[in-house]
Amino acid sequence: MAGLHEVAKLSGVSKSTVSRVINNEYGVKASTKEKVQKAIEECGYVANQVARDLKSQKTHLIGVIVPRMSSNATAKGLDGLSSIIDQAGKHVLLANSQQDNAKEIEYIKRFNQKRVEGILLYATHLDSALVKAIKESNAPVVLIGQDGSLFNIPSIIYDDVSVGFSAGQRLIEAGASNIGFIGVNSQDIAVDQCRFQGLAHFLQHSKQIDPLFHSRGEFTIESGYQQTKQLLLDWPQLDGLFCATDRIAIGAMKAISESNKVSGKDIKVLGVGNDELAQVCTPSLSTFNYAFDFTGKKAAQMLLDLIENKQAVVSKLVMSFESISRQSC
Amino acid sequence: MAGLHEVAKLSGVSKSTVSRVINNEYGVKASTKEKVQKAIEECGYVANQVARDLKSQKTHLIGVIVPRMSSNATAKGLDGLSSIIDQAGKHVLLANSQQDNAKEIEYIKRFNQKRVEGILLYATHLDSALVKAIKESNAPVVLIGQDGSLFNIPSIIYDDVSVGFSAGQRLIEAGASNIGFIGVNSQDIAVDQCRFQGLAHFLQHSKQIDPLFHSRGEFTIESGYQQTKQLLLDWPQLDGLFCATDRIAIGAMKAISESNKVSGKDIKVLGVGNDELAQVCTPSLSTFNYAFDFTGKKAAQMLLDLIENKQAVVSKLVMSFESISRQSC
DNA sequence: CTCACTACTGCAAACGTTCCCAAAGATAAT
DNA sequence: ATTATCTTTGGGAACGTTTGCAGTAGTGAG
Repeated sequence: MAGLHEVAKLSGVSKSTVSRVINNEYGVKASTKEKVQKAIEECGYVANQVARDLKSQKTHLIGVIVPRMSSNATAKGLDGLSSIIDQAGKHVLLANSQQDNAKEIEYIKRFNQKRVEGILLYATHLDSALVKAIKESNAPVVLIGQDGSLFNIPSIIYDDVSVGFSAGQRLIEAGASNIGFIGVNSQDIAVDQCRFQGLAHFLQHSKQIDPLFHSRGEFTIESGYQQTKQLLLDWPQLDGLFCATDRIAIGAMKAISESNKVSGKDIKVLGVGNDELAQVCTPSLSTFNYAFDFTGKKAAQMLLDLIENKQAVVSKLVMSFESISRQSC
Repeated sequence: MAGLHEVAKLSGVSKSTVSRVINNEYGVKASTKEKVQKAIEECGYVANQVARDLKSQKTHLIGVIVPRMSSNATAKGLDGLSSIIDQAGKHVLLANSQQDNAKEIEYIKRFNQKRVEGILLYATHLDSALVKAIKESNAPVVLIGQDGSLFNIPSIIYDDVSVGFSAGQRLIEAGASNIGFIGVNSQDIAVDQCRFQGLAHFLQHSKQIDPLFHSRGEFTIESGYQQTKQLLLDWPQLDGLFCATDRIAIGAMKAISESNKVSGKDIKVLGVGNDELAQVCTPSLSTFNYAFDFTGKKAAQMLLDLIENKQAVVSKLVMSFESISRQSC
């Protein structure tokens, strides 16, 4: 591929001058400029950003690690963050960890080799190896969805405990008294533990409520369906169900209707995330809305600030939520 | 950041030797190797991939341009393609064109500057400026979702004409005779034009059918709703509706039920894409399944082959589809 | 005609690697 | 001891840019 050198030879000037034309610095005679530009056209010169990056020690690259692409949280988050990153004249280097902790660590290392300027990490859980990798990263890291503030890692999280608390409130107010919770992996602090804790915390304060069931599965409709089927067998008096995600809740409602009960009447159901699915299913799902794309934007902005200042101004950002009432509760 | 040079100084050998240790080439005395490795640990050396890329003239970067992140087609496609690209030891450089042709062109150019090894382009429409940009790209381009074979651009597309044809067949068999079509932008050859053409083509062969309505909107539920409301006013005898996407179809069914007709009975409705929404809504939506993530994989594979061979082996790949029958038709 | 000044241009080093080539040291064969 | 062979190491060019510094031309003033 044609380089600065060939353009120089073709137009009969030095590389330096060509470089000046390209970056249109002043101090180049108009006639030379023209000559050079013609030569650039002629041999289809395309600047080599790799060489530039090396020379300038700046890659304009932001590494983004997501656990999976096809989920609301990440897809919308990506939409948001990419707009901010683009606006800042930088590029997104994307990696899919497939919820594998080892891969997350691997990518952080690769990103450092690529000399990214910062890393946005949608984490599913935070173990010591991951914390170590983040600490060792030369590029600043912003964590999304899990709280890393204990380890002094700048994080942007959802207010999961409050959501759980509010869920308890909504279920009780709707008349439920035997309440179950379907979570995911116990290593997922935010989605499983916090949401449950919030729920439990509220229920403890309303004395008359029986202890609740805590069941665990995957992030899928199918898993929600299976979990609920089992739950209905184990605990027939169930009349309120808080699901860690909307998908799980939709599976749950399917199981409920198959057992000849009706969601929203016999059993109040609540999800989290305000997935587009929630407004389309029947009965429509009451849930909590998280501003995923705004979160992506905020995270990107936070990272850019961090890159700029080299020091965290905000170290933890808690995003609020919005209760959405539909038919299921 | 520590470079090869510092490691060399610290361990008292030359840069060359350090380089050999890092790439563990043979011909390094065990004792030297150890010494160097200790020094690497000590000063936390991280290889600079930018310099390597420049030297080796290989970036291991694949540029991917999508019109939006949060849609089934792209999210699942990204999931698929990223797994293949990752497997090949390459990285995804992601750009969101927001369906803006100018941005697509801009990104192709930027990607060329970044010296990506290939580009995967989810295009919405193919105008001459875009074709020109693709032609001028030094990195091979594979087009996804639109047919560029006329311009000799390797493409991977869905069999949209056949889907339209099959839709006609299914609607007629279900007893419809006044059939409407809701598409999108007319510049979107694949989603709007081809699907409509297929439908029209089938209907022409079944003589007794009246001419059909062709209405146009956006890719959203809301737009499908609005279009259908209007369509029902303009053409009350409507009893079959083919929607270019599932989202549009879901909006359509909402409008239908609001006008006191029932989808699947009074009006047969068909979507395209087998969005997760389609199995969750009521009545559930009959549609066509496209293997989006497999398509992403295929596209990535095709691009990798192209990078390898420098010549297109397959220049056009048509993905088949699967009819999914549910309640709406 | 010389001097000083400005406007323009080229040389060469540097960014952090890799890798060819040659040098040096070690070992074995004559 | 000399030569040959093999192993291990270092020097330095190259990848394609940018940039400080120096050099050359041209111009106007004295």
